[in-house]
This record gives sequence, C-alpha cells and structure tokens, in this order.
Amino acid sequence: MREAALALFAQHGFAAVSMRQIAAEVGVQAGALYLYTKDKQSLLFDLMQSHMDDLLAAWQAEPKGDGALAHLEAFARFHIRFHLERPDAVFIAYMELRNLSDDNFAAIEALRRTYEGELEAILRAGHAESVIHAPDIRLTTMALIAMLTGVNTWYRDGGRLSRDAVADIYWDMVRGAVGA
Amino acid sequence: MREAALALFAQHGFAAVSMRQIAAEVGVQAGALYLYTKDKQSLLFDLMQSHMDDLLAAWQAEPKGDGALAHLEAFARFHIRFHLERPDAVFIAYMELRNLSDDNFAAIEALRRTYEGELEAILRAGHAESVIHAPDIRLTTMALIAMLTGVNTWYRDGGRLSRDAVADIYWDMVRGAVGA
DNA sequence: GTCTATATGCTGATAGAC
DNA sequence: GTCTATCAGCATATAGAC
Repeated sequence: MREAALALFAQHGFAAVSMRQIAAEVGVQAGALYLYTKDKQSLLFDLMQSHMDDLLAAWQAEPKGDGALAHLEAFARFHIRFHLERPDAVFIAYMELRNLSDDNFAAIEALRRTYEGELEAILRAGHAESVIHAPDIRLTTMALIAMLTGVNTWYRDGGRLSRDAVADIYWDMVRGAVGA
Repeated sequence: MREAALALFAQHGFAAVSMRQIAAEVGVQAGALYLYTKDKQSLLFDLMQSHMDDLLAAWQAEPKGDGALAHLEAFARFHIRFHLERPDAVFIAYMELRNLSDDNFAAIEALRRTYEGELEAILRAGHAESVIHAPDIRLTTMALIAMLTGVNTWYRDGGRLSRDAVADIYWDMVRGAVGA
C-alpha cells in the first residue's frame, strides 16, 4: 500500500489521489486500506517521515573523510546519490508539505532542519578552517541544497550522463560556489 | 478572481481548492465564476501562462550590459528580483505542472524551456569568450536555475537580509560555480 | 483480513429566474 | 451579470457479513 501510494502521490499529487485509486493499484477494495492506515493523512505523514528518517540515518552511516572540505564533498555526493535513488519520495517530501496537518508539518519540518543543519555545520567548520569562503553560511546552506536537490527535476536514468558523472560536475560547482 | 485563485492555489494546491472557495474569497456564488473562465483547468492554465509570459517579457526588457559575464550577472539579479516579487505565481508554476492537461502542459513547458534557453545561451557565450568554465553547459544551466529559484523557499520580507543583499551573495556563488 | 454496502458531504459544471 | 437550484458523481471513512 505504501509503495502504491508513494507512486500515485508523486505522479498526481496527494489531493488528487483517492483511497479507491490506491486500493485499485494494490488490488483490494478501498475499505481494506483502513486496516493498515488510520486515515489518508496518516498515510502521507508516514511516507514523508520514513523518507526523512532514512535520509538522516543514511547520512549518519556515510563515510566522511577528514577535514571540512572532504566532509563537504561527501555531503554533495551523498545528497545527489540518495535523492536520485528515490525520486518519488523526494518529490513528495518537497511538494506535499502543505497537505500535512499542523502537527505533522512541524514534525517533518524539524527533520528537514536537522538535515540542513548537517550541511550548515560543515560550512561553518570550513569557514573556521579558512578552506571555505562564504559571506553568509545560512544562505549558502540553502543555496547549495536547492542546487543539489534540483538534480531530481531533470535527471533521468539512461540519459547522456551517469549519476557519478553528474555528481562530479555538481561537486565542482559546489566547490566553486563556496570559493574552495 | 485570478488574484483569489492564485493565492488559494499557492496555499492549498490546485486540487485541494474548490470553485466554491474561490467564489467565497471573491464574494460571489460559484456559478458566477464561469462567466470569467471556461472551467477550473483553464483558470490554472491562464495563471501559469500569464506568469511565464510576464517572465519572458520582463527579461527581454531588462538592461544586460556588455559581455557574457555582465549578461550572467544581469540574469542572476533579474531572476531573483522577479521571483521574489511574485512568490505565489512562482510556486504555482513549479508545483502545479502535473495538474495541467497534456496540451496545456506542453505549452507551459515550451515557455519554461525558452527561459532556460536564455541562460544557456549566456553560458555558451561565456564559454566561447573563455570567461566561464563549465564542463557541461546544459547541466550548469539547470543547476544555476535551481539554486536561484530556491530563494523563494526561504526568503521572507522583513528578515535579516534585504533582497539586494541576497542577490549580491547569490551572484557571488553563481560566479564561483562557473569558475568566473 | 477482505468484502459489500452505506453515511454524509463536497465536487465541477449547468439551467433558468431575475 | 449574478443569483438559486440542481445534476450526477466521487470523496473519506465506517459497519457489519463472511
């Protein structure tokens, strides 16, 4: 059910997908879905929370090397790799925030800020080491995340460039953007 | 009507907003809206098309200076200024593409590609002039647009930085990212 | 655990009065 | 030009049979 909901929400949007459509995709009747989720809102929240939990856990488990610059490269490559592996979940996590209830929104927002905080800490360390030159760390954090996440809007498997080639080029741009 | 629809679509999403809600915001009954739009789909399309037309016309009217680097700076500052001036329209133009009919989607997509083509042409000129160093112009185009458009996700008027200060910093990052 | 049936309410769009 | 009234259909969620 979660798999079917993820694909349908990503394609048509949460509000445009009915529980009947999800049920049809799974091969059951709509009523049966309520054995596995309290309601449609909880289903969306669970998908988004799982995605953010996976993201934070994967980053914690990532090898990061020594020094702020190595950390920054690890972050850029990790972010691109992780996001290209699950485009539907990424799409939902960014597009369906406004369809969350207030409480659920606050919870997801906290996870997102935690992840942004990881990059921000790297940039601050790089600034302290004088290997990164940025007039405003918080703003640079937002700019880099937007640039890296943007890969998902255009990258398609089987295209002109491999994922690794894309990561190489983006890492060059990240390095240039922070004057490293 | 268009003003009310723009605000409501941006806040709740096209699929989650009813014609009755729009009518209530305008102060009329739902049926009266159909004197001004053929249907809900046309209303969305008109909003998006107007936004893209405004964007392209404003860029054409923008003073651009001499040389590819001056052009690039003009583009970066223009993009940030224009997008910060109309956050609702920008939000809709990026988030509601999947709610367009096939024909309408193709039309909006063509306008979007035209705009991207403007930046791409600047980068190619800069590459020819050897003032820009980028291994893949198309990819750099997408990365820069994502970075610049990302301003809308976090910038709020009355915050720590003025729009001009933000544009200054972003222009520095754009210049660094293309090795200029 | 899944089904059918159903409650209650909202949806986009139209017809015709004024 | 705006209203009221309405059509036909779909929405979420639940109840109770099997």
